[in-house]
Amino acid sequence: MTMSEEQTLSRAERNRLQLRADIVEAAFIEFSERGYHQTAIADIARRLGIGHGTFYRYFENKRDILEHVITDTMRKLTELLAGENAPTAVTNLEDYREQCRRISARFREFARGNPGALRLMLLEATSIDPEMTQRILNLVTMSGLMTASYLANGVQRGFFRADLDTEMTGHAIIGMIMAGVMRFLSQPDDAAALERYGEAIVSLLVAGMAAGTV
Amino acid sequence: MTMSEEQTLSRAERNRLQLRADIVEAAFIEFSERGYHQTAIADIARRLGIGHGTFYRYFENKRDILEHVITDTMRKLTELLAGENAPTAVTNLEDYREQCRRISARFREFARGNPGALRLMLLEATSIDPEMTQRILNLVTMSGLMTASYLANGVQRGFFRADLDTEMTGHAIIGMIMAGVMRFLSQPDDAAALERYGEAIVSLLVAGMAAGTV
Amino acid sequence: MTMSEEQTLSRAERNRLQLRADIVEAAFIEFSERGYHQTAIADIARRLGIGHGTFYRYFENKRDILEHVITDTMRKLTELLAGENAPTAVTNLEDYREQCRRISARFREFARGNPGALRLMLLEATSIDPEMTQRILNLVTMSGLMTASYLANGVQRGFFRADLDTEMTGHAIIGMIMAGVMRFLSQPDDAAALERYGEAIVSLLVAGMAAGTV
Amino acid sequence: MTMSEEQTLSRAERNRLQLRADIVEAAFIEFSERGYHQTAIADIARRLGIGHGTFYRYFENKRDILEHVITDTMRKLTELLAGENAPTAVTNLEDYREQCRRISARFREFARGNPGALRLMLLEATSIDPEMTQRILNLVTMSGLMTASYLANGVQRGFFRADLDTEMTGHAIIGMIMAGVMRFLSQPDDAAALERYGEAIVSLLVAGMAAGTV
DNA sequence: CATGAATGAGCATTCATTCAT
DNA sequence: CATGAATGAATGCTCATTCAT
Repeated sequence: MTMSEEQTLSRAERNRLQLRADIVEAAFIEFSERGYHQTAIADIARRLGIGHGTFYRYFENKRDILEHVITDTMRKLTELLAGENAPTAVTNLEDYREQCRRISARFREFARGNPGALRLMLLEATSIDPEMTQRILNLVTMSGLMTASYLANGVQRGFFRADLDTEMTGHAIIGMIMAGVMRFLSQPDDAAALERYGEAIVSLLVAGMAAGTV
Repeated sequence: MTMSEEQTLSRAERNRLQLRADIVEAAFIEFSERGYHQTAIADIARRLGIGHGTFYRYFENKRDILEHVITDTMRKLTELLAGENAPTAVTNLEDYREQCRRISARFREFARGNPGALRLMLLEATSIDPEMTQRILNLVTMSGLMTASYLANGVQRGFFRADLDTEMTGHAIIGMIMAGVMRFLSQPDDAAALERYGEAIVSLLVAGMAAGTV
Repeated sequence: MTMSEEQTLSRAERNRLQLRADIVEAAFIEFSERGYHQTAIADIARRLGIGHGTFYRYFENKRDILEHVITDTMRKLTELLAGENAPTAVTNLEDYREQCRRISARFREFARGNPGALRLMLLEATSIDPEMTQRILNLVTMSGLMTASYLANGVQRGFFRADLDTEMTGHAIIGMIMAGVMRFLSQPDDAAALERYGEAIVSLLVAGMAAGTV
Repeated sequence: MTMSEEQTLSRAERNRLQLRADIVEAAFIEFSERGYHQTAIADIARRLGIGHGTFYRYFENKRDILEHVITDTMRKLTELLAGENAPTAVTNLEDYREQCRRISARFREFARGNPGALRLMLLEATSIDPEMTQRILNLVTMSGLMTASYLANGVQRGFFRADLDTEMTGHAIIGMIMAGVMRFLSQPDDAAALERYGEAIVSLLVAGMAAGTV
């Protein structure tokens, strides 16, 4: 079924979809490297070797392509956050620590491979217009809540303090990650420092949330 | 006549300084509300009821006023961070917790009074141009290092774990604060949530860094 | 297909070249009539009935179009100066006089047909910026040297005084021509006076340079 | 009487007249060095160390000061032309040659001392606005006519050809002078070339206009 | 469907001129 | 009378968007 579905796309159709994806990709690169306001539609088109009129056959306007670029990038990011382990996959503190480490490593790997994505979301997209700003803030909030669910699992399982404010701590964890991203954007090549940063966070979290401490 | 330096400023001089300050203020409001790129010099002038040519009597160009606005805002922010208690003023964990609470409260108060400043620095200034982005990233780094000095004090005094990575944890704390700022910018009126957020951070920190835990 | 190069130009291409030429033409008219500084890009565009943004598709900026207008006009002028007879085509005084008369007539004809060109070069372009001023002065110098080569021929052939300072006299002749241009620009319709002026110059030259007089 | 007349000017009055003259002088320098359009009223004021508002107490507007500067400079120039010898002071060809040489030397001296005046009149003033252009063209014409009167004297005295077109030749002489001025403006330091140029003109004129030649 | 030529809204900046002090 | 602060008309230039080919 999935096979035949792909088959039904004519060559022209596939080309069309491909170009559309290429435009999103090119726009992503331009936006993350030069910034949204500094990027002209012509820059995106030139990068692809297409006429800039063609752009408008695929996207309504500049804001529209931004929308798609951001949505695309958000998807990558949320896959990153969501993908790993289910919140409930961990049953004790040591496993949690390991899970944190895996997530931390994964983040660092993502950062190395997608510096533009992080730059775009954290630095660029925050100031394009009020609506986009709101989307970013919402993403941050959602990420905090999702993180909180991991913590809630720990409380329920008893390896985190019963009085842990899971929601707020979840938001705090997102903050720590954001600071890590900023460090990475400042010094993209200092992998060691980044790993050390991850370790420090994990230590702080494990010690700070473990049951049996105040 | 020798009484005070202020006395020696002629009325014209005072007007001039006042207008200059007013322009910075107006630009600050416009930049933080609409964003740098969306703000025209004419917007700033109109807000003050002055001709837009007048603007250029006080500032070189649009980038120049941005520089002043940002520097001004950075000063406010660093005063906020630096002002409170000296890093070495605290000698035990309970005092540290209290110091954190005071700083937290102070931050929340500042946020209430200067929402624009936070919005400008964290959301807007990150994407105006590469140089400004770098300044913001530097500020974040500096803030982390300054925070780290508080932690180093705790380690030295023995109320924080000897193996605490003070530098990295300092950066993490700045991250938590940034997340708090974002929460505030999302929901400026939910003071209770913000206070709860502060409490959660403080608890995490105290438990996570205290000596005698791993 | 190999027939002619012109055939290979698509219609769009031809339109493009045509518009480009039209812009140079319109700018030429505006610059020569109102002056460079008094001419706005919008004036040029309006004259052609095109949007002023269109202008910038064909020329970098205002200085760029000036460059093209001037170069174009210089070409016309140098063709005028160079075209006639070779310097060495004349072998005796009477022929020289005839050559002078032909050149004089040709100049007058050119002036009638291109008053703007003369106005632009002699009055307008001298004061646009230092670089352009220099170009005009250089053109004058070059013209003098070229004229001198005609005189050198006469000296060599023996129909001009052996002690004639050909170079300096060449410059002087250019000066007389410039004065003629100015007279023309003052009184464009007095063709008779201009012809009389040409006669007077020729008489002065022939008598003043002929061999056998001091 | 002249003494008392000066005496009747109060000190304030004299200061006023002096400043007025200073402004004309400063404007002259700026206009001739940078050009009219490139000169701001503030430049003129700054050069004098006065407020630029003060300028408007002495002159109506920018065009007005130009008027005065040009008039002033024209006066200098016409004094130069007129001052030397009366047209009728010369009675034979050799004296005429000497008169020409004196005038030529005087011109070169003036050029050395007043390069700005020549630049202003010949290059700058020709393109400020139609009215000013006309004034320059008129000056050229007048100068030609004045020169013609010298020639008419020679014809009358019999040492110039009876058929000399004095008027047109007068204009031609002005043209030769203008070319000399341009050479000077191109190469202000080559005094020898300029003298040689003067000699060449004089030779051409004497031989070209003398009675007893064709 | 792709193209790029055309367009004009929009904005930063300059500077002659006015006028309150 | 001198001053310089204030003003806004004027203009060069950019770029998102449209549309004829």
